[in-house]
Amino acid sequence: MKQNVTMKDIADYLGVSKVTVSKALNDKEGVSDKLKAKIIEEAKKQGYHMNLNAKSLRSNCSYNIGVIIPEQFTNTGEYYRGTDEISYYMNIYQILSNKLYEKNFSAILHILSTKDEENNIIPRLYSDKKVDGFIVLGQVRRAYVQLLETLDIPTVYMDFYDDYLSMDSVNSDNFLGCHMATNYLIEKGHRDIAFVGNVFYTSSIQDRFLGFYKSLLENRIMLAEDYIVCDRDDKGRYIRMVYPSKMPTAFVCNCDQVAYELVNQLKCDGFRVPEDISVVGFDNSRYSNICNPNITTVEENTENMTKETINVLFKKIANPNYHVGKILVKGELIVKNSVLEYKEKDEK
Amino acid sequence: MKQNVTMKDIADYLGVSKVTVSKALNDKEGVSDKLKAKIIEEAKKQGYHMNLNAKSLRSNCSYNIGVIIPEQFTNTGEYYRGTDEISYYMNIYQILSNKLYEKNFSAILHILSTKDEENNIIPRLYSDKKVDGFIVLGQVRRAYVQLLETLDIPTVYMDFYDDYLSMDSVNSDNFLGCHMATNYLIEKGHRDIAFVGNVFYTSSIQDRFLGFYKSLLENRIMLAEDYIVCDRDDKGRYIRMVYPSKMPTAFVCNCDQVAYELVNQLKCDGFRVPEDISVVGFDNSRYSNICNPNITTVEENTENMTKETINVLFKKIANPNYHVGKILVKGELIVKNSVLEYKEKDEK
DNA sequence: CTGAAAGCGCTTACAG
DNA sequence: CTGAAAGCGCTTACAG
Repeated sequence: MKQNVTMKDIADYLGVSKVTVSKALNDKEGVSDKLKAKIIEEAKKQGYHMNLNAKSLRSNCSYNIGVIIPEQFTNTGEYYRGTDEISYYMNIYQILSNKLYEKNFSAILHILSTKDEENNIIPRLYSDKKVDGFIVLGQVRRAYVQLLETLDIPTVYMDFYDDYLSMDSVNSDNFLGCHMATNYLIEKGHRDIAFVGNVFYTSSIQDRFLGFYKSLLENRIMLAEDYIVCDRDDKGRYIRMVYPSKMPTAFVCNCDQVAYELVNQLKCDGFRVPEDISVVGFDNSRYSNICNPNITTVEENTENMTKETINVLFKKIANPNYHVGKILVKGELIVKNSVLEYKEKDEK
Repeated sequence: MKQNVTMKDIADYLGVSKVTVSKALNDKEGVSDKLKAKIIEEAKKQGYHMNLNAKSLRSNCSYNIGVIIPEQFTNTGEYYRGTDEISYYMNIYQILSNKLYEKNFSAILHILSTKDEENNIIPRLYSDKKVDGFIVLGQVRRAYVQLLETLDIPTVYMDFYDDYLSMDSVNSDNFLGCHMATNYLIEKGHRDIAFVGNVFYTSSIQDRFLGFYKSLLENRIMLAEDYIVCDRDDKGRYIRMVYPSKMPTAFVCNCDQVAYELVNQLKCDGFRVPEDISVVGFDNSRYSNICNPNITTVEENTENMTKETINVLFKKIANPNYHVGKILVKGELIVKNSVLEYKEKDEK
């Protein structure tokens, strides 16, 4: 096998021109199907690999996509909660990478340092023209989004949006997810349902809470003030949860980790889960599985989210004026063992 | 500012040829210092960015380095211990990325799926010629190393070696680190010192144990059989640690997380740390800080490790026949609060 | 110290 | 359906 097979080699071998080879290999018009097949076969036989630098130089396109993850999600500070956050993002990176691969693109990960984010430094991937587009994974500062949006390169945001900004984003539908989970509890006969989460902490928790609340409204259930149970302080550190004065029959938690903590707290305090009290979580993370009982939860559709993200990005690459705004991808309720049908108790 | 400034633009503007501009911007011989400075200044003024595709096409060099991390380190399975492992590797990736940046290179992360690893699939970065070298972070299967070593692209391994294979690797000196930690305990008067770790689990734990053992030998301290305390089963799941029949005055743990577990276990069993028993860990991970008392530990020198790795890789790129074998980078003892001077007890 | 010429491997009009 | 010509932006000999 020759060290570096080029189009010319294949062209010479088959007695055609390299233009024809180029057309065949790029699946363009202007070659007969028969010749095209012959060329593709010969290319494979000779172990031909397109020289992407030459292609890039000519077509002004790098066939790379930059994936930006803010540093804060990759670090393990003393108070960090998100041991799972980085794994979650790495998993998404891997899926994106594979999907881009199928389109003959490569993903390039750039971890955005907090310093660069604060000083509005754009990754050099941009000025080096090493990427044709950016995917931002997770929340970045508003000013940074505004800066990215001024660049002549398409950017799509995943798992983060800001309604005050003009940006294209793909998110899990937290509102709908929590709505589904709450509806499930109501179907099971529960009506005294509390929400667990600091609703001021992130927009994602807020959306989940509102989905929960909508479900109550639809079923004409009033929400008592102390039925919003706080789970963390303003710095995100978990705190002990305070039960409402009238104990609910079910809790909707803003994430599995908190559901896990709650179940343990309830058990310590003499409640049985799910016999006395039902609990649902969110995320379908490992916490829902290490918990006894396993927690019924909502799983976001990562497959569809990544597919949509790439979809939007390529549309933007093809047409810089293309905009979609916010795309919400529906998740799925995963029924495990932490919810029981509500039955009136004797003592009631 | 013009959309796409090229060398020709700068050459025309200054009335020189683009060859001269190329030489000046690449800091090559054949341009007077004065003209060179003028060219560099003008390039900056016009916002010139080298077209790396053109450069790559001509010089057959991509100015990218592929960083390979096996998937297993990025996943959070049910039994995974290493919540910190992925953060650790992401941190290294970020540092590598920054250091490569200074050399005008970019890092491209490739997460190697277990499937690809088992089927000996090489990342397409290689056949696409998108990278000039690989850095492998963490352990990969022996067959995969052998495959990588047959490729015409230099590879350096970090945080993993296999003495049976011919490979260039940069590792933390686990042996020396544990030797230092043990010596520290001996200096503090301890002589009844146990090691905590499954010495059959990884070569890294084994090396740490041997460093510990060497320290004992140097001080003519015999090692009782039950002074090797197992911390995990063969699948890596932590188990309850069994104390030796004669209680040691100090424990050397193979990592901070285990040290943290041990301290808690000792406290539950009525021992005070460090008043009754001293403990040292390894890694200087967050476990050493969330523990009360904070655990005296050994920190590897990530700065030097990444520097050496890039160093070796560039030497190999410059000269494909260059080999160094295994480089061990010395870590540092970080003294915290889990060790006290040993004093003979009254009851003894 | 400086520059004209050739060419890296590919694609894009355009002509047949 | 096929191909000769030009050119993407740069670097590498080589000549002056």
